[in-house]
Amino acid sequence: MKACLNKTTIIEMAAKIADERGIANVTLKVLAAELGVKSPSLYKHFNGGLDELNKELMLYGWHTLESKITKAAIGKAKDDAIMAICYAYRNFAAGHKGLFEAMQWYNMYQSEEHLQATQGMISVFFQVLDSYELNEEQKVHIVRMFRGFLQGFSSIESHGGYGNPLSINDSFDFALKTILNGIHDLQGGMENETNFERCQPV
Amino acid sequence: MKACLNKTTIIEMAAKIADERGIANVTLKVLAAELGVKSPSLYKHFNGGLDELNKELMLYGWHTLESKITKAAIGKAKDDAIMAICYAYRNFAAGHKGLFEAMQWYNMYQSEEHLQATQGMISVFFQVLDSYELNEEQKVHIVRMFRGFLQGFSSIESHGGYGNPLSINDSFDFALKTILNGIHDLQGGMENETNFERCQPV
DNA sequence: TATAATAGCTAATGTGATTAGCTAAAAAGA
DNA sequence: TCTTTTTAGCTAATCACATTAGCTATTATA
Repeated sequence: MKACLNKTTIIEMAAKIADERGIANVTLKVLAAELGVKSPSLYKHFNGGLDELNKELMLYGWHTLESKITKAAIGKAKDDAIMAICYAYRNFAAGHKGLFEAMQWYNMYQSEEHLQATQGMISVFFQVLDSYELNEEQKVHIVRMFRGFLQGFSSIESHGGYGNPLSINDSFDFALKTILNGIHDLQGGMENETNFERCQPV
Repeated sequence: MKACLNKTTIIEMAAKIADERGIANVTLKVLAAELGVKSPSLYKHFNGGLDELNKELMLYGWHTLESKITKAAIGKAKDDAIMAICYAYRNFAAGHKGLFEAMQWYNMYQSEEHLQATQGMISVFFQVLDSYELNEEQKVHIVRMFRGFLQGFSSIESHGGYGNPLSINDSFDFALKTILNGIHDLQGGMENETNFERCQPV
């Protein structure tokens, strides 16, 4: 066979198209053309068609992000580690607008797979938070807070939603430091024991 | 004419469909059927077809949210007002999953109109922040922080992205209080003058 | 009342996803 | 090596939905 395609090649091309030409161009037609193939051929690799492809693209994005975040946290601790993780997240979103958008397509795919996809990122957060004096419940709250903030902020920024001339970078930095300040206020004054069992998803 | 449709009726039906049957069902076909009309008829009201309709739906959503938020803040000040606004936002997102999702479709529509759509919400935030001892620059940062957090948190929650059994409500409350704590740390220690001119978008 | 505007309709077109069924290359087994 | 099976690609056909063109009857207006 000529093209020698496989899932990985196809997904990587889909990610490239999403980032370079916008997510609206992630169609079987464009994708096939870009790969030098006719669109029905893609069904040999993705039985579920476009839906399955989008799902795989989402998973690919989360896995990529996870690895960026993991690397960013290496050799850092506490606030430094948190800052590094958050910047890695935001940089990823800014550098992969299309892919990042594909990653938000939870709705189409039953949450189970998505929960697993985000698991890696969540684990990194937990590892860093383990060095704070926080109970398990607080850690879950904090991870949820960061997930929310990072996704929303990056998404708005990506879409040009922050119209003010004030530096977005400064805002991001300010927000992270404000949140970290808020977290510091929790420390010390809290008992660290809880009967709450940490579960994988957050 | 029989149906007596107009933009408002159509948009309201689109919002209803989005919320009840998911945003994927906001198609001219479904919408027309729901309105007792054939799909080409909708072009008499939306020259720009589905694209224009989606844009109007987005604007409708932001205007609705703005009014909810405005009402929520009435008679409240400082942290109470912020909390009320944030809860109003989250409740809106939870009660209008489809519409809320339509509101995020920045990308398709040039940002100008979207910037204006979010303006109302932003103004409410600023009004509340005016009673804090913060300079204009800090206020912009803070509004951006809340916008990011609210959008991300609500979006993840809506899509079932928080898989942990721990109460999401508690997490939301925790996050708001943590952020507010962080903001309190800023107060007093900051000079309030700046040459920064507040611009409408944030 | 006569005219113009318009909201609806049907029929036709276009684009992209998907399915069915064919074919030749590659792989596997004798 | 030769035969058989698998499979990745293809073409042709179908389907779904958006969109366009052009018709018609109702409403509004002079």
